Amino acid sequence: MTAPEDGLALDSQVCFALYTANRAVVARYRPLLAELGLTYPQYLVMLVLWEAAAGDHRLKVSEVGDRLRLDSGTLTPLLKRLELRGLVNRARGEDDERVVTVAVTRAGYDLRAQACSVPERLLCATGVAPERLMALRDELRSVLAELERQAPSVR
Amino acid sequence: MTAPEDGLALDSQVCFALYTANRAVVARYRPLLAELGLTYPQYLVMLVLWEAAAGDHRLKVSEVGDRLRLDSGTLTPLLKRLELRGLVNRARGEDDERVVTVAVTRAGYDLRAQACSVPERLLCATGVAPERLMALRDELRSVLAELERQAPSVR
DNA sequence: GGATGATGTATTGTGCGCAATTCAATTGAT
DNA sequence: ATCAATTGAATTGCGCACAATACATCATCC
Repeated sequence: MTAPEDGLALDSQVCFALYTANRAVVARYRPLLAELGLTYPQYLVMLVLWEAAAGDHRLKVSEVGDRLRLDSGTLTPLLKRLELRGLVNRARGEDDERVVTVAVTRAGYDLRAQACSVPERLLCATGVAPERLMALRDELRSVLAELERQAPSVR
Repeated sequence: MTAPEDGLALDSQVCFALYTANRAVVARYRPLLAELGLTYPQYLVMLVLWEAAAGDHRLKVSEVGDRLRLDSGTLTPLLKRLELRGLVNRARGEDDERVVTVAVTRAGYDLRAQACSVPERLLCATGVAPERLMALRDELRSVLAELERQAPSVR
């Protein structure tokens, strides 16, 4: 009994659930990250740079972009803001002058200690069972992988 | 053998999977919606207004906002752009001059016919089984409901 | 009925995302 | 060695999101 155009019903759309859930989750992060003086995308960049710092790696802007699926139009100003706050330093490549590499400063690395409690605090704030969240995460990653397989790295 | 701060690993985070999957899905919509001259948030607003048009309802800006979890700071300029394109008309309430109501124009309603194919075309483009997507949608809605139960309508 | 608070939208400012373009540096071909 | 093509980041422009504020209108209380 469903009309053919029922596919346009807002509540039937996966995309809308994804869109809304994402914004709701980011909204939950916001007050926690505000304590660190970070926005959510800045937090993601710091996660990437903290991981690199563990191996004493500087990352190219493009490598950060590959990890987060973001381009220089987003990352360049974001990294400049982090640099302005003294959390990050940016430097031109020595061998190849086109490349810009990024790494956390000492202050940037120290911020990691404060950030450690964020994931757990968020988990408590959501009130959803961890195993359900992990299952959700895996399903989202699987869908993402399928999407990227179909259109290999448009970016 | 996992260190306590492993929670900061990017790939372990649900939020990152959500963030990335959402952007990937919206990216899939973009070329389809470009044929209609709509952005993704504009498309969501049109979905809401099309549903209201079926019952011949004008919606308050705040009602559109409640449905999409968006505020006037986002909706006012977005609706003005839709109005400029002749897809929507906005009018001050007659009884209450504070409220602004919105409804699709004839042209706006006609666009619905073109939009009908979008969900199905997107489904094909993803290459993920529909039942998996429906399960994902339901899980996302359940998580969203839990989030909103914990912080009832911050907005 | 005039001050007071509440309500609903609009405005301003900041920070993403992303397309498109620009520009310098590098690579490759002849 | 020179020119063309490619690469990598930066820049520009536009449209969200969202916080904070402004502003007009309505409701209430005395």
